[in-house]
Amino acid sequence: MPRTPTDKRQLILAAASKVFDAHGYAATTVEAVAAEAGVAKGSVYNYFQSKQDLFTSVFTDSLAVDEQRTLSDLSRQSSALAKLMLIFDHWYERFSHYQRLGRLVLECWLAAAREEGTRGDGALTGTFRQIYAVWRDRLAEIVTDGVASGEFRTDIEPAGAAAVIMAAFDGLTLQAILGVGIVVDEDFLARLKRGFLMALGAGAPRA
Amino acid sequence: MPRTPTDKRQLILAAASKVFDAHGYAATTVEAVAAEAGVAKGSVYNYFQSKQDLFTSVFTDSLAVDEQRTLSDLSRQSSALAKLMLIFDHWYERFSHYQRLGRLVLECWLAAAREEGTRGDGALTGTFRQIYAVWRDRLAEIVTDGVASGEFRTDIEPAGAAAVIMAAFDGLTLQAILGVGIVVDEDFLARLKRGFLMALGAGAPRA
Amino acid sequence: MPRTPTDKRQLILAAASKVFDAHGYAATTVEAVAAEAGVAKGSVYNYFQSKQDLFTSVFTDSLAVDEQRTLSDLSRQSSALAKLMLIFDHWYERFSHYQRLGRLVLECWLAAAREEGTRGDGALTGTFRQIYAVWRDRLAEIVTDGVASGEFRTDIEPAGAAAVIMAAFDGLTLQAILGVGIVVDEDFLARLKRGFLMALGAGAPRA
Amino acid sequence: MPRTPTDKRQLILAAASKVFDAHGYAATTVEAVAAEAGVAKGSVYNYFQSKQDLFTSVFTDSLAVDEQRTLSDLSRQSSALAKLMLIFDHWYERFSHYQRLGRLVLECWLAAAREEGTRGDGALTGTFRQIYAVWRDRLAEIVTDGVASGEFRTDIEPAGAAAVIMAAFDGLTLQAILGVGIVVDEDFLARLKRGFLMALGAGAPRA
DNA sequence: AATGAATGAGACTTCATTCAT
DNA sequence: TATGAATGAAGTCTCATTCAT
Repeated sequence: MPRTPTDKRQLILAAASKVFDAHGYAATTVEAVAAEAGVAKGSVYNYFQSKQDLFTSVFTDSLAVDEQRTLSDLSRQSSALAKLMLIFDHWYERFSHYQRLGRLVLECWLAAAREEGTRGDGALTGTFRQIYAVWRDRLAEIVTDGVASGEFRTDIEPAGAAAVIMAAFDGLTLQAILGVGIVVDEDFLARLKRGFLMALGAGAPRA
Repeated sequence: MPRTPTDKRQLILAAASKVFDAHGYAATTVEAVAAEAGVAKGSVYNYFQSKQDLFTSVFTDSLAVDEQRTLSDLSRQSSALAKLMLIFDHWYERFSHYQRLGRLVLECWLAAAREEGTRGDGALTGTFRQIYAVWRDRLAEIVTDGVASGEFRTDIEPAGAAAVIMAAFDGLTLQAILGVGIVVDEDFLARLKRGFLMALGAGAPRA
Repeated sequence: MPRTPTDKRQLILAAASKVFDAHGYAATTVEAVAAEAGVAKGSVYNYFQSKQDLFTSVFTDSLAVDEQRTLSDLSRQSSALAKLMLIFDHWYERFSHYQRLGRLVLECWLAAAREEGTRGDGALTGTFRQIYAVWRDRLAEIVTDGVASGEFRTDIEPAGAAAVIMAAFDGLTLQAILGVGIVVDEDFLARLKRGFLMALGAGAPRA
Repeated sequence: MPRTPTDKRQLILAAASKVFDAHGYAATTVEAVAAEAGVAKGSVYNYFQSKQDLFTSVFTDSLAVDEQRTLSDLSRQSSALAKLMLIFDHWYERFSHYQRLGRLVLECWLAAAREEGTRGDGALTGTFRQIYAVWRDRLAEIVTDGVASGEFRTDIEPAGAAAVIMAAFDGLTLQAILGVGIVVDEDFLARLKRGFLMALGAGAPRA
């Protein structure tokens, strides 16, 4: 029962995701990924140009997955407050996802943080920066709208508020990955929402 | 004019900090560190047992530096609100410090996140977890005091609040390291304080 | 025309035997072995886990070679005297073999003599001790039989006699290796047999 | 209480003998020898030119110690048989001595067996060959005298007999070093003497 | 004479990548 | 397309030796 090329590629990607996550980029050998995928070492190079390419592909192939869903959900909301809460909900789901990806996300951030890696990872850097920028701008826009509509305080600085919201989520994810965090459940999510709404001068949410 | 052993050790540590930061753990060669320090490769091994030991020492030798200062400053404050603001101020200084350490902090977080690295880094993991726990508990205690004294809202959950505050700082540091963040200056710090105080139900601070 | 894995392994083993013999364990580099075998340095590690493993394998792969032949030959002899003479003949052949292995045998003895080498050579130690024990016991048994059948003197102590016979052969081998020995030819072998038979009280052999 | 230069040299030699014996030439570091002697690493080089020189000196400084005593003892014996027995006795003492030196003797033999060591050890080779030759010739001369005087068989080949006697002692030493030998005590010595005398056609000795 | 920090050549070993089958 | 043996550059670490104090 031969697999299609796409199947084989996905098979290797899944194995790579698992092994990179477990051991990190440097400590992961192509041989180990091949073994996990059940293919020969050389076969990996039939689908990916290099180890770095394989690593990058683990992300670039899955990054924009829920992007579209989030956007369409956002378009159905009218108030800035509702949009903001929706983003909190989506981050909550993403948080669980990141908890699984765990160390691999850190590893990726690390690679992205380095201007010139040993091997060209400029694409990864660019990708991450773009994602950050898009979401920050989206959040800032929502905050701006909320200020304009009177939902939020007038002395709010939208870009700063957006940065803090994203920072809180990143930091919470980091704590979870490091195993030093608190339990992030729906109760915590509710309190988190309430806290940020109060900081924005919007009082407590109904949800 | 020979240097004292301590001088030489510090010299190598400074060089290691710089090179590890610039290239990451895996991509950093002991040779490069030695060259940066202006010593021979073998000399590094006169002061550190291994590359991993050198990496770990970069942190363990400087970790508890401002710890004591922060504690003594805290003891001079009476109100929970004043203590919280002091911690924000110290984090602000620490933030600048982390910006310098830059990618090295990320690298260290990454190493700490992996239970069993290729080489024993259990000490690093333990150190980081302990630091996190200490600061989180300290923050939680302050929040608890503030709630008891009526400075903060009564429906605040101290541990969660402490986690979010630390998460915000970690996330902002991360954004700065990744180069995707906003400018973190004293104005931003003031707005950040105000936001968290409002979330805590304490209104705007005078500082 | 690619070689089979077995061919390549044997090729490396032969080269290792030669180079280890010529320069000794410590002074032999894996690079030199690879060069002698006409393969790349890394290829050696496709067949052997380490330098020590390679060294050990030089012996363990060839140790029990003529073991079986000697045993089957022995089983065809009936008298203790005939069996003893057969062992002398086999030792004579083995002596030539050891002359070729030369210094490598010494090196191996040395490694075996050290309980805990820098790298684990317990296997080698055990192997050598076992070989010694097996042959000594076999010889002692033959002597015992000879005493019982009246072929040898009744005041012979079998274990001691066996030890001396083996010691003589080891010592002669050593002299040959060191280049301080006499010529060991068939005439010498005949005289050696006669001497030991007289010591055992058996008079001169017919062979 | 400062030591004289000779004292210090002997101190280092004793330490070297101990450490070389315990770990072998390659695995012994000059640092370890210095530590055992209680001096600084650099001090070793004030008394010995190199590690190899130190190793060689361990032997050359103590080789001819009992040489003179044995010779004077021999001169007091008149019969070949008595001289031969005396040599057995001296070998017996030397055997105990070699048991202590243990692996170091093997190590030395090994170095001597190599024509061109990494560093010049030709002196050692020559020394060992000379010692062997001297003793073999001495033994052969005794055997020749015994044959001439009618003490031994007339069909004995002196050089061969001498070689076998020395081989037996070397082999027994080797077995002891490897830990595979029998107990070599005075009873065994007596049986060994008797065996060789019978082989030489001289019957059993009175001692 | 004594010290021990500094040196740097060189060892073993790993592993990403290639390529003949 | 799949394979895995072969490759060799590069890394970490050791340690004999030197030399300034």
